Amino acid sequence: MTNNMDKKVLVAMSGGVDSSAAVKLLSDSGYSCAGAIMKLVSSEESDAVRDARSAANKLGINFYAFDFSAEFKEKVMDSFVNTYLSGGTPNPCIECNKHLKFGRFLDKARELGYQYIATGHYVTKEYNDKTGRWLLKRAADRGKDQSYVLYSLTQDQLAHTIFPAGEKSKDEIRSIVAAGGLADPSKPESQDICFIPDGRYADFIISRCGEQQKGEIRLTDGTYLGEHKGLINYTIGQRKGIGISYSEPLFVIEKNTAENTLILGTKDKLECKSLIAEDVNYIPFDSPHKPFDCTAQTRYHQREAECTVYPLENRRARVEFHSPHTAVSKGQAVVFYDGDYVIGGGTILG
RNA sequence: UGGGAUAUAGCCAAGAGGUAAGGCAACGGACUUUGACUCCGUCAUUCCGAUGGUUCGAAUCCAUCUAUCCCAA
Repeated sequence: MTNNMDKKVLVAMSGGVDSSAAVKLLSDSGYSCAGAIMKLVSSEESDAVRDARSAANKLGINFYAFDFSAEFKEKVMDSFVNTYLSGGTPNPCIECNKHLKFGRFLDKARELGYQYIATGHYVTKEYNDKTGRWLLKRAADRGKDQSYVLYSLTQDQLAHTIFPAGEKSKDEIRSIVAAGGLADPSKPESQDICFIPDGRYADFIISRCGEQQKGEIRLTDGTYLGEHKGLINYTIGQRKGIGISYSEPLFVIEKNTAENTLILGTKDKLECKSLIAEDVNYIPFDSPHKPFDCTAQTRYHQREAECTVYPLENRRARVEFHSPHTAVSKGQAVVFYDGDYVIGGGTILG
């Protein structure tokens, strides 16, 4: 415990349960902590900032508020909109982690003299003596595991980040926060896109880019079914909210941006055998020199599927599933696992 | 205005004298640091095209009307 005394950690606080508990856990372990919140959506003082500041005060630590709203707009919001406009389905949380939480925030912490940052993510890490590399693992509380959104972490980022919540269960975290009076332990899990609190992401895109063109909805066999309200409103695999009645459930099979047509089909039409990913990052090694077998997730909460990863040029990879995989969506992330270890991942190109 | 067929909730569709299945859509909720998926719940108080009739009792039988479709013209 005492050997942590000289380790200075800057904790990324959100004002919520998990990050508040992270500070408490680190302090109790002897780390020298300070807290900081990232202002992402606007540079103004928000409830979240106040909550985080309040928790920091109760914990008796220094508190910073960094204004990253410009970077957030560029790296997360703009890219979010662009991906949708090009027919994809973005995952802004992943971009934010990559560029803001483990990018700008880590840089800022270093400038201020902190060797480490910490976040409230439910994920764990482990050092491998033999390879000399840091490994990323699923959280102890598998139900809360957030390793999927952290596949892009580099060795440098992993080496300088602590995940205190990763070993705990959500219930333990809640009691820690409750005992310290740090935050409202019953505060709901964050949900929706943080910069679109009402959840109406399509309205957000429209407010920035104007009304979207309506187009045709067709069945996989070409049958005309109706009119869609703009392709940005749909994602591959979507079933609800399309407004087409049929003898059986229909899912979005394809978004044809060239013809502005939405293709629907039955569930079996969603299956595919392979995908191409870009910006692939690997964690236990720099890059594989040959294909390897592993399991993969193509969306956040999903059972893993067995597959083979074939490395390609330019940080790309082809993933071939051993059995047909359902509803692979361009823009989402594919993340590779070996048991509980994250092997890496990338953005799905199609 | 000859012959045949069908008319059940927003859509599709069971039912075949005993008091309205199911699916789709929709809506609500659970789940969730993306979008989705998934799960749970609600969805025809005797208007089952309309009007009469038979019957203890009909969406189911009969008659007429209306609408639509098909085949002949």
